[in-house]
Amino acid sequence: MYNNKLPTIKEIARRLNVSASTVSRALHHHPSIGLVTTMRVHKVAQELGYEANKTAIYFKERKTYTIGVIIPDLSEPFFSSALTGIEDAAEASNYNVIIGQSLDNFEREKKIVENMKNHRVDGVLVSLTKETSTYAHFDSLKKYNIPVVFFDRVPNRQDINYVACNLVSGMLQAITKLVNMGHSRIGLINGPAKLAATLQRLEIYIQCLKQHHLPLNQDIIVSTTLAKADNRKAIDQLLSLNEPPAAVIVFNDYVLLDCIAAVKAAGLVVNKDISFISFANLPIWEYMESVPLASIEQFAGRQSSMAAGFLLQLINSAATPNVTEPPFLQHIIDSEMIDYTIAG
Amino acid sequence: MYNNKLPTIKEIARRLNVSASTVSRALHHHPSIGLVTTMRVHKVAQELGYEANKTAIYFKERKTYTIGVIIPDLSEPFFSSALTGIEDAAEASNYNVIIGQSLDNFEREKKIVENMKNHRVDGVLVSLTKETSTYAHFDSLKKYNIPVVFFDRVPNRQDINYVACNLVSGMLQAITKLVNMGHSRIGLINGPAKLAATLQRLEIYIQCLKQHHLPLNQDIIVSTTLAKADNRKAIDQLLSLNEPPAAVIVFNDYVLLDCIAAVKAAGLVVNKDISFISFANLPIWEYMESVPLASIEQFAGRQSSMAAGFLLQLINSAATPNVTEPPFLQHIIDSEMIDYTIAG
DNA sequence: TTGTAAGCGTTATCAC
DNA sequence: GTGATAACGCTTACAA
Repeated sequence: MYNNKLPTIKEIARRLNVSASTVSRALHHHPSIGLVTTMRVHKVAQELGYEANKTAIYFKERKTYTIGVIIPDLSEPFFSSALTGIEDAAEASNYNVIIGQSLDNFEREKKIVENMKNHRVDGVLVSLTKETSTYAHFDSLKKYNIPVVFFDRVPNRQDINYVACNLVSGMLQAITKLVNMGHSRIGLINGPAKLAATLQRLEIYIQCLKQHHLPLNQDIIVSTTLAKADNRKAIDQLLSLNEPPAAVIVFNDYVLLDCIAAVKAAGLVVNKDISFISFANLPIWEYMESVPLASIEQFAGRQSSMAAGFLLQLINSAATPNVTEPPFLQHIIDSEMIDYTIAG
Repeated sequence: MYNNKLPTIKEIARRLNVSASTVSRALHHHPSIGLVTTMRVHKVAQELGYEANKTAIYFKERKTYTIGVIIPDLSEPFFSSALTGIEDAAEASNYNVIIGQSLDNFEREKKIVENMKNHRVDGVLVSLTKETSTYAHFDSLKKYNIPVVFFDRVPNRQDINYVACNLVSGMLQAITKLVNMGHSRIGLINGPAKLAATLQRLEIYIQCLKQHHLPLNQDIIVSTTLAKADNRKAIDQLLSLNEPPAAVIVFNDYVLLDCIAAVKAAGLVVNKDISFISFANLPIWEYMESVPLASIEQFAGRQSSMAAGFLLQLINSAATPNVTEPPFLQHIIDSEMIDYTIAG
């Protein structure tokens, strides 16, 4: 019943009274092997249902054809789409994907990195935890020549590889729209300071206000850790101002969902009493009534598959070390994006 | 720069003028190794930053400590939650998870199975494609002693292991509620015939109608392939009847989203002109206005982590073949579920 | 207490 | 054309 003995090259060799190397070569259609032998080998292989044990080959090659993906949370559509993108790219190159969910927990992130190192993945793609502010655990991968590419939630540093979005033009369009509608008091609900995206949003926000000759008011700039309760606190803080902002730029669509709930709870009406612009472009807006004026797509799938492509490139360039070409860092800032207007 | 030479057991042995086996044993705190030697080994290991190459160990053990998960589409929250559940269960047992998205494409499913076989995963969890109606590709895993557990989208057969939901009580509650509200004309939008869930829903539907002494009308039972356009067609068909059903049981929340859109497009109002009951309990209902009267949770995470636990059990029982205990099949029908009422 | 050797499945190198 | 051998990194009888 327990037919534990899978056919191996040796077994085929034994049956045909040839050597294992001959079988190996025959199976690969090596030109130096005679046609008859090759055919006989293939015949027996067929009969036995032989299939090469890739784990042996990978072990020998010191490769696993596996990339590790570390993301905060798969139940966020953004990350599951990202994973889809990665899987597509990986599959096209015959790579496997193993996943680790950090659940926005730094210790878990560290543990996952450790595990992936143990499994000797060929490379790692990371979208950081909200909590992550040190990167030693990733540096440890260097020793193993395991390249790392960050995407979307990237650290605020330059000595790393990352893929992120350029949100400038989209945000400028969105703010222009608000201004044209007569709004001048435009607030910002930003994310945690550790994320590069947070600084980025603030910078663009300031830049856009400047272009429209609008004043910069610190009282309508708040931030959230992205936790649900904190999102509520952030929007409530704005709503409780003597003069609440007429429009708010929100860190992302998930934060916005909570903002909308808070607005409703306060008896106000979205797009009448207050308007929003957000980032992510969730597929569900299409089915909802209270929607942002614009939700700026960050192309989870596109971003992540670019990151995956880049990672695979790094893996291959590490495999064939070219002395003339030093290991390079690259920051891909994807600037093609759409300002997907939903309502307004 | 390319420090390809990672520390190995041999290297440590060389430095200490001991044998590799001594090092191996010392690292595992084997009692037969002297305390001094053990300490010296650990010291050098530490200095070199030695970490065991698990791929070598796994290769030797003929295990990969990896389970493969094949699901239709990660962007469906149901499946991403399922994956989360699986990952949790796997991680607790120090297993890795590699994923494959079939994208509801039979050929892809076959290819993924092939790939997982090549990677010698220790077991496979599957939620089937809409298209899948033959199972030979899974049978091929038997030869490699790779156990398979189906979950949620399980084949309509008994000679397999699976984990699925028992929806009877939830659906009965839901229908009772509709009846109590005065509805007697309750329709059904069912899924593709290949899925066990489809048959299941039909059976329960009939059973519930019977319990309430309601007539069974074929004209208000329609089905969809689950494709968006087809969902629309199904609901439109019901709406265009002379006497449309007052309430409809819908295959799942994704189908329902499209139904709701169609209802609105027809100028009708959900929960006034027509009501719905559905399966899945999407997290987004909380943020929406047009919602089902009840959305019956199928516990993606729970179902899938049960499946994962079961699979791990199978893996372990295969590893220690107990002749007295034949390889067993099991059908886990999870009957604990909630009828999560959202509106009404 | 430690060393030797064989083995996991495959391929590359060298020899005949 | 084909075979023997070594090697990938590690574990484990069996010897000493």
